[in-house]
Amino acid sequence: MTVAPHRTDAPQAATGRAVAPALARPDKVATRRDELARAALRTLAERGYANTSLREIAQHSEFSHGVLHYYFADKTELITYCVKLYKQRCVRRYDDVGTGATGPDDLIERFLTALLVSMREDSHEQRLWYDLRVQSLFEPSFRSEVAGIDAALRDMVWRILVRYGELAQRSVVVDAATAYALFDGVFSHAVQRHLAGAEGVEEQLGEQIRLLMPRLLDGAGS
Amino acid sequence: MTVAPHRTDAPQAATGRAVAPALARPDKVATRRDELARAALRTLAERGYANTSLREIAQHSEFSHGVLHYYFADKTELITYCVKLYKQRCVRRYDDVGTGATGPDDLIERFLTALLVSMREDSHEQRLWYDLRVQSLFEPSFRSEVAGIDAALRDMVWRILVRYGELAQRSVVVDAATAYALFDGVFSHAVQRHLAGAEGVEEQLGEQIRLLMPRLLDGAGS
DNA sequence: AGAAAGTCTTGACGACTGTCAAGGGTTGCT
DNA sequence: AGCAACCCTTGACAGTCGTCAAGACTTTCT
Repeated sequence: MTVAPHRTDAPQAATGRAVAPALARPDKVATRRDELARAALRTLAERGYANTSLREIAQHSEFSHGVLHYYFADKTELITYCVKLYKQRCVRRYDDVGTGATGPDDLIERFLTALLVSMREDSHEQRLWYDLRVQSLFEPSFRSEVAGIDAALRDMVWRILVRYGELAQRSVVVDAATAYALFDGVFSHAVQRHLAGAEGVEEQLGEQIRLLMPRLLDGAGS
Repeated sequence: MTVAPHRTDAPQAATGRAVAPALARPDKVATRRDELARAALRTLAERGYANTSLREIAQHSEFSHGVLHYYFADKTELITYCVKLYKQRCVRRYDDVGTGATGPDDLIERFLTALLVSMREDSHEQRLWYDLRVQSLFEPSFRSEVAGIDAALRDMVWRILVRYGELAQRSVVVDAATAYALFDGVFSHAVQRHLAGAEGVEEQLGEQIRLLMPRLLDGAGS
């Protein structure tokens, strides 16, 4: 008969002890939440949002289904937390694409390598991201979180493209939103083909990226 | 005690009468199926695939929920039929974009107008299409139908782009898949912003299309 | 050691899902 | 008219869903 730490208002910082009702180890709570969210992420990536139940998420963890309502108020909060957790990872892979590049062509190859790794290793997470992004068009629950990830991805693309322009000593002719939309279209279609088991997807994506990037800079392409 | 026309193997052509078991009016059956599928389409476009039940679909029609299993074997067949029905409409709007254009710039404006009409009037159908396309990444049920629509959209984009190249007397430098991915990315992001209630979406999409199209042709852009 | 708080499991609830059988109207044919 | 096929409704089924209460086990504190 205790109060579950559903609403962990500030579990990781500040006051240090038990600001939320009945909260002994805020760090442990955060750890558990991450653990459960990771199990949820696995399940969602495998089955999709429409086919994932809380019991199934619990089966992918080492706990029973009841514990989910101990750490999360409801399903929406769990999935929202999942999306936040996903957000932290997905952008990080592209952090050093721009910083370590020696020239424009090298940057393209580094960018492409990162994209290919994402496609190879995280294709299931990718389709989950596409899934949740579409879900946010129907229910406003995740809308703000999805918008946050979208903005982060847009900024990531924008940083890389600006750096590419610097290295090529040419100016970028599209804005951040347009660049993100273009790369998102190309990459998501590649992921789609990859998941369908198509052949030559990586080479095709490489050609597309190598063709697209110079054309986003001022002057004649290629 | 009759056999429902679930498996209408060839209801609309050929033998003319009762090739499927107990099938008196194949045209009427097709009409009803279309009617129910349209109700399903409305419901799906409004609520999304994950939140749409057969009972809710029936409520958007003038029949009760049982009739759905009289005309469709199961939910999957109904939704598959929906997707087919959607396919027929969505591409048709762009049929005369290329044929009636007087010059490259005119073609761009005609293409853009069609895109804006789709976004304004069919934004809910658009998000449904994005929804079902992602669903097909998780369950193989609709996969072939979705692939068919994807191919139709790709060809539509390709026809317009080739015609644009002809009018501009320059050659296209991307293949059909790449062109479709680029336009799909730009347009889907525009629909996303439109559904979020953003301002200036139409102008932004216009700038994006006008900037993108010349850069898909050979030679210096803009 | 005993009390209290934290953590997790179990089992149940009401609601909802897809599916289907039974039956009542309705229509068309002979 | 009478029969049979067709069309549709109703109501139920087994299952699953999110949610939550009750309690058992564990840990921490005094």
